[in-house]
Amino acid sequence: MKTRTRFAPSPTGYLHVGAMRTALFAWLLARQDGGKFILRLEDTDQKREVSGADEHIMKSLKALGLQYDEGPDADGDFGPYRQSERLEIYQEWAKKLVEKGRAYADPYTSAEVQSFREQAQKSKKPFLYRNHRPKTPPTWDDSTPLRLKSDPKSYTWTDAVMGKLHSGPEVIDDIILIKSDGFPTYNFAHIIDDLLMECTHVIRGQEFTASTPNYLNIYEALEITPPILATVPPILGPGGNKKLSKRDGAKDILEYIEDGILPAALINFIASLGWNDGTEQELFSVDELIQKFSLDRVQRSGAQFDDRRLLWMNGGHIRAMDIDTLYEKVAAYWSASAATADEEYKKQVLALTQERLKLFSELPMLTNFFFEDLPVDMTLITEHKQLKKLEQEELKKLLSDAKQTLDASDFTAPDIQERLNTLLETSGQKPAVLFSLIRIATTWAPFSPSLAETLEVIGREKAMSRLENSLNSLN
RNA sequence: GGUCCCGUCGUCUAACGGUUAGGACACCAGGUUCUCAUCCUGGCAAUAGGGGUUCGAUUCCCCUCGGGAUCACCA
Repeated sequence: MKTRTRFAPSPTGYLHVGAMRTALFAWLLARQDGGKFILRLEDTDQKREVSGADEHIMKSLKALGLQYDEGPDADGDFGPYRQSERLEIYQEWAKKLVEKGRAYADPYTSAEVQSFREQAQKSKKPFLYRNHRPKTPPTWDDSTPLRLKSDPKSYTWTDAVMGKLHSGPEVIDDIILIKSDGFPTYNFAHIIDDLLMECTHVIRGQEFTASTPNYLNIYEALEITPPILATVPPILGPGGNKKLSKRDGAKDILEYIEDGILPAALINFIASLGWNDGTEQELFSVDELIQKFSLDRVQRSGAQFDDRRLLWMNGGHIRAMDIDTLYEKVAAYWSASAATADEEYKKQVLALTQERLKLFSELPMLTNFFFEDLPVDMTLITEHKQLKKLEQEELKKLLSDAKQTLDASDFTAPDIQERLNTLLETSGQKPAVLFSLIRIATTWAPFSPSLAETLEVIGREKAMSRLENSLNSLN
């Protein structure tokens, strides 16, 4: 049987890295054997639902390239893929449990249940609803919650990531299956949906391990076999002692992409946060991940999110790209002054910038001097560790010599380099002085690619006029 | 507090019970005729603690400590 995995978020906010990781792992698994990846929206809590969150999540998955084969806005024979549109289905399955005597209507008000809970707390005992299970429950009529009539027992089960897990009967309780508003709880709905949608794996965060024994109890009551269960540890914030939250920078996935993190890099990074293939490879393409990923090599403990590592990976992925692909990806990031530049010129600039580009949003800062004359900034000279030692007159002399030398060049990088090397000898200057001076005088940027290549791309006309201008500024 | 899970450099991690405990990020130093970056070389840096079992423990067991999860008509 082919793998069928699902990502089942509740539309209560944007997609963050923690959720993205469970989606990614599920997606990788499905892609491994040509199975299906399903998006199911778990919108059973009307109070918490945020409007537009569903669209945002779908947009995020698409931006990442984690395409789902079935979902609210995709094909699929197992729909609808929004739980709010499946209410009758849950009712139907709930009725089966009632008929079997494995579910009953909860006769208490929430205030009454709350007082049971407080009693238990006062006597320092864990609260179990089943200790208050009514002898003769009323007929379930949709106005009261429906509870599981649980069968308390010990469980040992195997989690695809965590390994063997145990629990005792004390954690089994009569949990709510259908709320009094007619909506199912997550606890019930996900089991029914996974069954009907024929999901082979359930991948989710560790917040669900504690309730897994109760789910096992439901599976038994339903007389169905649970799918493969996999618990993924949380992604931790800086400090490493709490789950990454909005406060410490759990950004919207789309924000990373807008900043110019490549989806492939983000995927590589998130996958590596808690998974490795046992070799020393760090950079993986998406295809390699599909090929190599396995749940049994997923880490059992939480991992801190370190965006320096993400940045490094992004640089790695950028450098591995061919120039035409990179050119397409950065299209939206050029500085305004690049708008009128032609494609060939921009590609040349990009080729020189590729190895120092770590984040697309830095592209303007890295390349603006190729497209516009930057204002003269004398501090680049007066604070330069070599140049600041020279007199104004010496600088002018050097610069005008350089201008003459360059004027004779055909402005190809090798020729420029050769002529500047000659000037180096005749002037008796160190490269650190001569090259720095020319570089600054032709760019007025704090840093740039190497001199000869930069000059070639900038071209004779612009280079000469900037040199002239800089020479005048030295007075 | 009860229950469950986890614990290797600052961070992400590797290591059939036998390795000088490896790699990567970050950081520091040097090199690549100039800045920034890339690349290369070197450096710093870890098995939470204590008991066992064993010829031998990062690895298996127990205790302690630390961290996390959960105890909802939220998912």
